[in-house]
Amino acid sequence: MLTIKQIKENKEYTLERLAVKGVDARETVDKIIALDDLRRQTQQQLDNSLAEQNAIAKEIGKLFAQGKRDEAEAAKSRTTALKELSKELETKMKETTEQMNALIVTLPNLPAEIVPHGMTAEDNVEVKRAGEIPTLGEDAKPHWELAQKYDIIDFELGVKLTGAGFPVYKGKGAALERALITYFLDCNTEAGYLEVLPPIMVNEASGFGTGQLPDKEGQMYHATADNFYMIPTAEVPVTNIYRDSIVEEKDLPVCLTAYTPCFRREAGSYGKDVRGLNRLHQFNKVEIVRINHPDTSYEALDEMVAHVEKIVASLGLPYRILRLSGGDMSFTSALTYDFEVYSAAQQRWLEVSSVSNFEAFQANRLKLRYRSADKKIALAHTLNGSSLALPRIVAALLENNQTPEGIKIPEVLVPYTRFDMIK
RNA sequence: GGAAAGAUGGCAGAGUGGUCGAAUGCGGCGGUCUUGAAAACCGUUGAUCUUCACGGGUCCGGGGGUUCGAAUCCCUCUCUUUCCGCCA
Repeated sequence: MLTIKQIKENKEYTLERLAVKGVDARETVDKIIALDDLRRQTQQQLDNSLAEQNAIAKEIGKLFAQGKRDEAEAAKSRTTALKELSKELETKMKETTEQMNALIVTLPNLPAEIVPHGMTAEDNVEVKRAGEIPTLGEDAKPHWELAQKYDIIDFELGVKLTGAGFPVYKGKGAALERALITYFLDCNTEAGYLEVLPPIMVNEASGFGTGQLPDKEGQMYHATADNFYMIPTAEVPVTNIYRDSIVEEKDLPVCLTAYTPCFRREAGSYGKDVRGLNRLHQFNKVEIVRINHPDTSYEALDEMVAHVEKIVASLGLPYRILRLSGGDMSFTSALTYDFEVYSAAQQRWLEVSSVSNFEAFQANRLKLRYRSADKKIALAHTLNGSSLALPRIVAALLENNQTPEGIKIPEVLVPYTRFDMIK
């Protein structure tokens, strides 16, 4: 969530930036500011009232100690009115704060200066395109047919075990999946990210911390008996490691990477876009997460983009990098780059990574702060990105690398798979 | 699933109604000593809201209550640990 300070001190700038995300927030912002003024005023009154009560209570303590019972009893009666007043003010304070927060959480993060204007994917700016799109023969097959032909991914079997969108990887398909996970993790740890293996179920507090709750509640699988949620991304448990904490500036940046399965209900998405590996309820992903000093978060973002690019390129897949437009960005992001690879048989770009700087938006909700050398405490910046999401990488690999002899495994993966062809 | 104990500052751990935001130890920071370091010694060291500032308020797992006054008493919720049972 945005901070009150941010909103109040830069009101016009805030409004202008929100407009880039297609949000007209003038009315909301005015209300927020008015509520904050009221809140401060109320707190002053409440503080005064409580201070007086405290003073009287101390006085009574002394009087009792001196054995002056009568005077003590007299002093007691003075607190009655104060207590009532405090209670009223406290209620008012609580209500005002709640109303204010309810409004603040409706505001998305401010997009960075360089975020393209526009509301749809059409308005995204392609910042780079590289790699060669292979020319496949007429008989080129989409990955779901290849998966069946080589018996490496069984979608129907997944339906039997669980339901649609829970594929079973078999033989070299399973081995390829495992190889990719290990390869991605190795790339990340080599670049300085600390590997963690977190729980894949989280409690409610963690869901709130990274903002999946309350708004995206319907997108997560919920184990109601214990009130746990299946994670939609490793971002949730990994970022929550730092919930409610203060990191010393010298320990920044914090760089973490994690492999987890991810679970998404994807309620409401159907159609041909969801065939095969294109959209699943359970999939594997390796994530990178960073906590940075506010001064360096955009450098960090560039580093992360460069890092992800290196991995995508190493697989020999044609890719492009998009800078998302205001309307296409997520609620929490200030700047997002998407990576897409070209899936040659489907003849479409598939998103395989999304790398974002959340600035202090997520940190504010998480209460994730850093302490600078001069002991000042301020919100840190958080960033994360996929590095990488597996299914669409696999889809593109299968489609782009299909030959009459079989599917060729990229060279960098062979040490991990220990086979160079799926036949 | 059954039984018991517990939740206090970065950590450990005292504190059962007033002067307690909280002893003590460890850790951290600063200093003395040292060529440097260690040891020793001295000092210092929570967060948060509000105020231009002085100051004031809040926080001892969460919520509620008793009281002039609550870390301390009562109710309630959550979580953790230990033992037994079951078990990868």
